[in-house]
Amino acid sequence: MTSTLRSELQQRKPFNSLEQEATLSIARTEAALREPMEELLKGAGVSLTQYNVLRILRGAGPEGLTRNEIRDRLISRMPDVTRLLDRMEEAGWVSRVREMDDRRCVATHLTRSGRSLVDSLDEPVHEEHVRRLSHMTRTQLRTLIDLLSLARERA
Amino acid sequence: MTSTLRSELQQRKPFNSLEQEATLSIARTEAALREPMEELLKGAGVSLTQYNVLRILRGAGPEGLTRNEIRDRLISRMPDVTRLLDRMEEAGWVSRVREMDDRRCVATHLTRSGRSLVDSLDEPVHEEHVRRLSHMTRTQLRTLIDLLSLARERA
DNA sequence: TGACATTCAGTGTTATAACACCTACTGTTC
DNA sequence: GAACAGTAGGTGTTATAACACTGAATGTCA
Repeated sequence: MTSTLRSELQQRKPFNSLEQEATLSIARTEAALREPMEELLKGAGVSLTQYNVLRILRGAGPEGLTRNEIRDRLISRMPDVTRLLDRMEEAGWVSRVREMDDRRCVATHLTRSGRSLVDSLDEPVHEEHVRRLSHMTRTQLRTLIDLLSLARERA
Repeated sequence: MTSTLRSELQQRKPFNSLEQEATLSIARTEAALREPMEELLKGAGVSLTQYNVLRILRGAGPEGLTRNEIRDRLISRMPDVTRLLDRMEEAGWVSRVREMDDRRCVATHLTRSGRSLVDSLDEPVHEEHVRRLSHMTRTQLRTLIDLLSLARERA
């Protein structure tokens, strides 16, 4: 099986270590799953990061979340959430209100439009997930998820 | 084990499908491995993408590769390789020469400086790989790699 | 209560990525 | 060999990410 990833990357030399091969496999797989998803979301006019924010806010309830709470829930580090939210506010998907009890904080929540956008994407996104991975058995998926959880243990 | 990723992302609702959970697990793990690696490389003044280009060129031999060959070997889609190489040329790590037989093509190859940079990073990068994943057994890593290869089959 | 550190959001600026378009060169077909 | 499509690299422009910094509000503690 080592030959698969090597041939995909058109690489000559064998891998230096199993750890390196696993790291590259994860990166490669992430890109292979992310890129068609970004393509799908582009049709709805959202980036993957924006879509993740929409889902985070939907999961958070009507009171919304602060900028830093959103940042901490995002999958990868994102130093400029302020302007990400600026653009989403401009698009009409979120709105922000300054908290009254702690005036440093600003709560961001979904608008009706943002809510219906993220709802409308549930089905196509689910179908895309399934399309890419439904050839794997339940057991294989479960094992993969568990091994990835183990892999993140030190990270 | 489902609770792990949900608690990491501070998510309330359970996952809609095993496929979705696997996709999010892969994305999360990729970020968890990539970000410290980017931090390490930043110390040497290279981005992860630039480092990947350096490795690709080292693996390609002294004759070098064209822009499109480099693009196709990169892990994720990268539409603007020209200016990526511009910056690397400016940094003195690569140099470009127009082919004589097909004057449309430009061969990019490592300079002595680029070669010694990528060589000097082998050990710290290898150590970082091992640091993050050496708590997994050989069998677990092998299984993970094989399942990821299977996951990419349709992607 | 006044000084100080901390924490929150936001801003200014630069670097990089993304997208559409352009030009040079090659091979093909009539 | 002229017209054409195809392929290579590059450019102009806009959008986004990254980084350092600012300012307001809060909490703490002498």
